[in-house]
Amino acid sequence: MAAVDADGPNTVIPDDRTEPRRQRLSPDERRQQIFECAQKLFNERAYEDVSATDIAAAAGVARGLINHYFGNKRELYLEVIKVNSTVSEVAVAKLPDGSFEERVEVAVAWFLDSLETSGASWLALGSGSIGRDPDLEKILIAAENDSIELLIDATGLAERTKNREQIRAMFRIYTQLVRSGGREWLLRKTLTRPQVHTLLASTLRVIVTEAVPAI
Amino acid sequence: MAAVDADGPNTVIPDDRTEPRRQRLSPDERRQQIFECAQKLFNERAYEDVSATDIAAAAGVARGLINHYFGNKRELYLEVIKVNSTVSEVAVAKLPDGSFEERVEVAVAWFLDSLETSGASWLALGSGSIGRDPDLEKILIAAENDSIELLIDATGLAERTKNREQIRAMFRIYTQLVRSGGREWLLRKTLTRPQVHTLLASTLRVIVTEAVPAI
DNA sequence: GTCATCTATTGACACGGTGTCAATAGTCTT
DNA sequence: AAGACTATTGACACCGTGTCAATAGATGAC
Repeated sequence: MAAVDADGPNTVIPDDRTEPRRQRLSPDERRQQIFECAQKLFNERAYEDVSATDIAAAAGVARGLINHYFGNKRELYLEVIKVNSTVSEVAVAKLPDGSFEERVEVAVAWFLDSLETSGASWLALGSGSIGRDPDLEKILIAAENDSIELLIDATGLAERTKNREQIRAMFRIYTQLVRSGGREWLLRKTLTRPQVHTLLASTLRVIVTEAVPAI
Repeated sequence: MAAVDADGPNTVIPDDRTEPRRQRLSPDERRQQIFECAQKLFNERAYEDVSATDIAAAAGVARGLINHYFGNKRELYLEVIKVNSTVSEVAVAKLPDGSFEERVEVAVAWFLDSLETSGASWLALGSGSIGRDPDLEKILIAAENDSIELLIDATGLAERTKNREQIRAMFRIYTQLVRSGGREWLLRKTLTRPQVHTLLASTLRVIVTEAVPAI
C-alpha cells in the first residue's frame, strides 16, 4: 500500500464530527470515485495483486459496494483497461502519393523516426517491464492502434473493407516486429538502422503481397 | 474439470479391492505423474483457472501432495512453462534435408505446433505478470534462445559464422513475430492457423533472402 | 421543523482456493 | 512377522470473492 493507509478515504476528513461517518454520494459520483481508485491501483500493481479490499479501502468504502456498482472485480478491471486503451485522437503523418514500394519506405522510415525521437522510454518497457507501468502501456496500445491505421493507409488497403479485422490483426502482429526491431537497434544496438529498415520494409511488403491476399 | 471426474485417478481402477486405496509410488514417479497432469491442465486452461484441487483430482492424489513435491502451485506452473518452452533437440533433428522453402515450412509448422500444444499456458505470458516475475522471464529468454538456434539451423545459416550476432538479432525479432502471431491466432482468434502460417513463412523467407544478406 | 420514504451503503455470511502439518498407512528391511 | 521409514493423507487456519438483508443518510412533503 502506498499513500492511503489505515484511516481510509482519499480525501481525509479530520475528526470533525460534523461529517457523518457514512458519506452518501450520488451513484454516478460514487461509481466514478471507486473507478478512479481502481484505476490507480491497477496501474500500480497487477490484477491479482490488487484485492477488492484494497480498492474498497482506497475509496473508503465497503467492499460490497464494488460489486454493487461493477458486478465483480474483473468487470471493474476490464472497464479500467477499456478506458486506458481508448485511442487518442493523434494526427497521423500524411503519406505521400506514390508507388507501393515508396509508400512502404516512407512508412517504415516514419516508424523508425518516431522510435528514435520519442521511443526511448517506449522501448524500455517491452523487454522487461511490460506489466509494470500500465500508464506507458496504455500509451503504447493507443500508439499501436494509430500505427495500424497508418499502415492500412500506407499500404493502400484503406479501400479493402472486406476482412478489415483480419488485416488489422496482421498489422498488429507487424507492429510487434517494429517494436522488437527498434529494441535491437536502439537498446541492444545489435543492428543498425539501415539493417532494421531493410528487415521491416521487406517484411511489410511481403505481408501485404502474400499474407494479406491469402485472407 | 474435463475428462477425469468424481472417481479420481487417470488410470481408472475397477472396484477390485486387491489394489490398496492408497497407492504409494516412488517420489520420482509420483512427481512425474503430478507434473504431467498439471501440464495437461495448464495447457488447456489459464493459470488461475486451474486449481490445485483440479490437479490433485486429475492425479488421483491429495492436494497437499502437490505442495509437498512442488512447494506451491506457482512453482509447479513455472516448471511446466519451463518444460513446455524448452525446444526439444528432437525438433531440430526432424528438420528435413530439402529445399529452403521446405525447411521454412517445417520450421513454421513446428512453431505453430508447439504454440498449439503449449496453448493456454502461453496465454498468461503476454498479458499477465511478465515483468513482475524474474523467474518466469529467465525461463522465457532461455526458450527464445533455443528457438533462435532452431531457426538458424532451419534456414541453413548455420555455416555463416560471419555476423552471427546480427543474424541472431534478426531472428530474435522474428520470434516476437511468432509470438504475436500466435496471440492473434489462439487468443484473439482474429486469424486462422493457415493465415498465420502464411504470414510467418513468407516473412521468414524474406528475412533470410533480403534482410540477412543486407548485413 | 419533523416525518416518511427512498436508496446508497454496510457488514456478516457462505463458498472456494491455498499452504501447513501432525497423523496415517504402504512398503521395505531384517 | 515386526519394525522402521516415509509417501500420503485430511483437517485446519487463513484469505479473497460475491451475495443479501439490514442500516442509515438524504430528500421531499406537510
